[in-house]
Amino acid sequence: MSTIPDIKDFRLAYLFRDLDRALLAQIAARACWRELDAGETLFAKNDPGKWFFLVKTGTMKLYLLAEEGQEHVLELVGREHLFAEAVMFMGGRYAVHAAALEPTRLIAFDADFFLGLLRSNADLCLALLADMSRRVHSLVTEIDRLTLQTGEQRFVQYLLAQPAQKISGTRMVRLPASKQTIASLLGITPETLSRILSRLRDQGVIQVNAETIVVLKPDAFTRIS
Amino acid sequence: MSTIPDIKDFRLAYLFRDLDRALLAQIAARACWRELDAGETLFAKNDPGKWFFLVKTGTMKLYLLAEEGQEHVLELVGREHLFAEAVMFMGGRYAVHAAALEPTRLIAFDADFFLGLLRSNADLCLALLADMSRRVHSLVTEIDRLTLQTGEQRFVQYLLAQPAQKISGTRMVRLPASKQTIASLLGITPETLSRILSRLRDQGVIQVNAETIVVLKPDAFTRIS
DNA sequence: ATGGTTGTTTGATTTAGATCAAGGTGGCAA
DNA sequence: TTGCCACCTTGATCTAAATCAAACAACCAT
Repeated sequence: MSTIPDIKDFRLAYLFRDLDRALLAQIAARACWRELDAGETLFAKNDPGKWFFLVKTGTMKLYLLAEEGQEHVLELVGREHLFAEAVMFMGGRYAVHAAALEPTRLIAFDADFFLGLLRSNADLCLALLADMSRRVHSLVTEIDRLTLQTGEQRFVQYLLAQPAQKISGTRMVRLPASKQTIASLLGITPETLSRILSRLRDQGVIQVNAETIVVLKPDAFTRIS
Repeated sequence: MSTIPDIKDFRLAYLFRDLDRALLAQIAARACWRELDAGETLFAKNDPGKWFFLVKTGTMKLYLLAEEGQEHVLELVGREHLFAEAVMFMGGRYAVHAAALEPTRLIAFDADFFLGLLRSNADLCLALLADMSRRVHSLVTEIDRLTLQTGEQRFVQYLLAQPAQKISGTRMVRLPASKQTIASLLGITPETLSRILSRLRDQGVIQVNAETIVVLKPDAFTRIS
């Protein structure tokens, strides 16, 4: 799998829409595939690096570590999403740790080359600025969640924000990671998440089956948050 | 004070360094002064707006409100710092509330005009991208702080991050806002902050005198965090 | 199958911090 | 001076969630 990625593998990602084929071809020529096993680390915080990435299959976990080694998950990155774009402006060092949660295929883009493109392509710059603005905005609301809401409220909001399959007034959600990981993302312990789940189950608003959760009363649910 | 701001009033701000005089003059021609009384609101979250701002004197408070009306301060913006640049990419709506903590003078920049400049000026784009990266990075560490540390640790880190006057091994810090505001910024209640302060005072590591705090043992202090 | 490893649940206990409540303190205006 | 108001402090109580501990389930590799 050391072939050069094809344009159609990444042209639909937000950042690359509206770019012309010639430019996409240039980008493709400097990009390469990267495969990770489940649990494999891609980079650590402060590692020097000159790539940013697009997830094609699988899920990446971005996280920080406290001194005592406990990790806090900041973000789960799924299919067709970019991560680590900021490495281009952070002096070539990653600001977080990144590891695969399952077997994962990525496209790696050359940061220096891309930075050069930015210099001569205003549309690309604006697309990236819009991308960063979205990220800033989501981080701000994340901070808000962490300070103003209880663990249960945060879980409910998280669940409602997840993509769901809708069946006759109910929503079926597939958790994109283990419950410990979700707990870390929500800033709570696995035990607390487990208790939140059983409380909501007892109240009859959700059904839990391994990583699949059915929201029986989305409206009652919305009221909690 | 409805005169056009002079280039020298803003040329030192991070974003504007390295820009040539002609460009700065164009920017100045579309900018204007804005004055706020203590406590005055500049904009509310979701307000449509087409300006972003530079603080020349005073302090701005950026915050969010929960349904019950309680506010959470996200950031205090002091002299020579920009805020609300993201309005250019957020569809012309502000993502937070902004109010002055004291009498404050701002320079307001025209977002649409600036967006136009970005389209034709790669250096400006890159400067703004670097600015946004810094912001993303500080938000990420902020999230980290909120989830992995106690209120006391957060306060200590905050205090050490503040600009200080150093006198014979001690640091003197002037809090940039009332203690309730600082408490909100740290994600704790005013009562808890008050208790943290008296605890540290009893331990003999700080001296508190109204909004002035002297860190007597910066090294012992660093160990707490 | 068997054991080992990892993730999940449940219960008992502890704790940081919120909440409720009551006094201080200081600045400012009449 | 007096009173008012906003801010800060201190104390008592309450609570969400962490921690500690143990059992349990699921999955994999030998």
